[in-house]
Amino acid sequence: MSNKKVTLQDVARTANVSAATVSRVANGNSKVEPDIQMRVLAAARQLGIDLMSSRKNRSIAFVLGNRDMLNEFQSQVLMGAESYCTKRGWDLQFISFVSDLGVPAQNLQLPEALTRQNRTGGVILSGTHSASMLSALSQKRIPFSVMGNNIVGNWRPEHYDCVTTDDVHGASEVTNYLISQGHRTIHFIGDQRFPWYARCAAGYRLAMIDAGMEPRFSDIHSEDRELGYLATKSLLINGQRPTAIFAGNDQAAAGVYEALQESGVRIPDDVSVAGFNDTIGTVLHPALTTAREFSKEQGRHLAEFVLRRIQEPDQPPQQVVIPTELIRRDSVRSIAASSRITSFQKD
Amino acid sequence: MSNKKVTLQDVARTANVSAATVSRVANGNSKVEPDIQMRVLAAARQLGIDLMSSRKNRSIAFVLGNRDMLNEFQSQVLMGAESYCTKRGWDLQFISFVSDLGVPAQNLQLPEALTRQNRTGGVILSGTHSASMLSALSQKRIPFSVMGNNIVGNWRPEHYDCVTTDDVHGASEVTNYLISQGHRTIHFIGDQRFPWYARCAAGYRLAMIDAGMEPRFSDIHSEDRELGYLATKSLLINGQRPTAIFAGNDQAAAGVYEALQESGVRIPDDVSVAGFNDTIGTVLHPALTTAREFSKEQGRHLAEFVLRRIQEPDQPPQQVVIPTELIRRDSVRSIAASSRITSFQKD
DNA sequence: ATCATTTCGTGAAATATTTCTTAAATACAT
DNA sequence: ATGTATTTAAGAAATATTTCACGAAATGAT
Repeated sequence: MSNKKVTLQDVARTANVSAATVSRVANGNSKVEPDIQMRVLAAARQLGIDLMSSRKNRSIAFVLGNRDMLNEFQSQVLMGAESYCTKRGWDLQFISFVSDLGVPAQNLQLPEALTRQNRTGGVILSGTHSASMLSALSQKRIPFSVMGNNIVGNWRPEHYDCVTTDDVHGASEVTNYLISQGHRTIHFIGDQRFPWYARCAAGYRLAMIDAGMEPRFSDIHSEDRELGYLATKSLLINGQRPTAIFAGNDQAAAGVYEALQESGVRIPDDVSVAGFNDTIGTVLHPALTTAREFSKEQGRHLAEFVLRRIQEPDQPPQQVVIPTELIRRDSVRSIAASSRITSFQKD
Repeated sequence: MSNKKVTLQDVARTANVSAATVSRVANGNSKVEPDIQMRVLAAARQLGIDLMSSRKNRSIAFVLGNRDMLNEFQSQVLMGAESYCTKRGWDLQFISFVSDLGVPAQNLQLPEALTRQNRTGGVILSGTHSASMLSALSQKRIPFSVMGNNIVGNWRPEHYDCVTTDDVHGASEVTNYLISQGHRTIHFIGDQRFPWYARCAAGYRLAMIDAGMEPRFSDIHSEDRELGYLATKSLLINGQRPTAIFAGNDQAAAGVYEALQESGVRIPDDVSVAGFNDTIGTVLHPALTTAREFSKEQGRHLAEFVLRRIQEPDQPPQQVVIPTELIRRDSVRSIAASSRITSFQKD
């Protein structure tokens, strides 16, 4: 190609700007007026040079929001993103970022790596972030993609490059499975102030109502293991005996197990339990029925989206919804045939 | 500071080399002869400029070796390293690297990010790596620090900047605890072809012999959960009934749980179980007695070591050994008094 | 309204990095 | 030994990036 001979200087001359400005455009520096950027890109096209190829800074940041560790799920997302980036010759920088989820966009202090002069070319938002984070990145015109499941606050997924697990549908699927196994009194455990539990609850509610049954929710405010433990204890203390408990994630299910086992309630003989996200299902005993999320796939998509956004800033935002897979294990028992001894023995 | 006015050009003049060479030294490019590098560094010192501060490429790579995911332990190491780097203004790039552990150094294909022109300033080796990997990095004079516990092959920790968990001592501690609880027949489960299991086994053996008891090892070749399951099954089938089982890590302990629970053996009533590395101890039921590793701390040290190596390449290598902490939970029962007779009979 | 102050985007100049070339050193074949 | 590739490291030159200073626009104070 004749690309070899075309320099940023040439582009600058053609576009009637300085070499500095061309460099800024090539590296995705957002402090360039859109019309000037356009002029530069047009000049580059005209000269048949791919600005991307001359750019030095080929790295994107994986920003894990508000977590003090990568759980198995996040770790797979990271691995998936890393693999995709590495194959395309991009580096993936890991950043852990803790923020006040309530703070408005203009007061949000972004990580230094995203704001400094020679910042990363793009960002992947994973973990829990506030809607302010999305606004802040948009305002600064930093290309990014976002994992849609854990965003707190008001936002419109269709405005962003967004990858989402279809947890609503997945939760319906889990609920329908419980129903198909003959369960009628099914309790959902989750703190609906958190969007991930809330969507799970929504899927559960839908399935229950569709089946003509009454959805029942816990009202404990906590998270994960502790939530599962407290909510289950509370059920038991109030003398409620559902035949099945659906916990909004596997960690919460572990808490449910703990409370049940502590009280001598057998799983699944006395109560069936289902979880969500398939992280620790095989470690628990009995092995937990849950819904698997395709986390590596999500990471791959996130990387794909942000790289596309960097290369083609003007394309409309893309979304993808990734389904879940119901994983049947030992924590759910069929009670449809509780009158029939045969199926009991099979179990 | 007067640093502001001193440029690489000035250093170049003083050191009698070209500006290009000074830039190469500043960025840790290894293709500079040591004596020239020395001259440049001396000149920089003389002019009172910190080459580090003018360097552009302030990123190091966290290379996770031969893992298809970050487990909780690795994830904490990563978080610890990230936190330290970010505070010092360095970026941390995440790379997953799978290699044939048997291949010699000269045939080892390093990740592109570590070998290209503008490569990362240093490397943290975490996960499982071969000794060849260490040699390859040394040969290419790439600064690095290494997590010492999972290196396969012959190597000398004292030649490298190395952070190690004192798993040998930790395993002794766990064993001594079991002994102190009255256990006499304690089986160790681990595949000693893997160095992490091997060191754990060594600590176990030491403690057993010190206490005048006979160490007993499993000879199943497998890993983690499957290893624990198979080795325990094999014990049960052979009619061996230890009063305690010590699994080389928590994942293996989960397999031990599975096999025992499947066979109706109660934990800890019939058999006590201990694990190692405290990753899933609270998820299991009963909660697992294990040894905690200070993984975040390890990550911090790894980052500290590699940054020091970058800044002061001529310092002697440093090592640190991080102790473990015995975590007593419900999976171990004292048989000192009540159950002594039973356990003797079983033996 | 007017003037000061700040913010922001740009180009020129300063600076750093990379490519390309060259020279020396090493390996290899005759 | 001699000549010919091959490899390596350094400098010169080409190229890219960043700093700095300036002016325009926006904001704030009076």
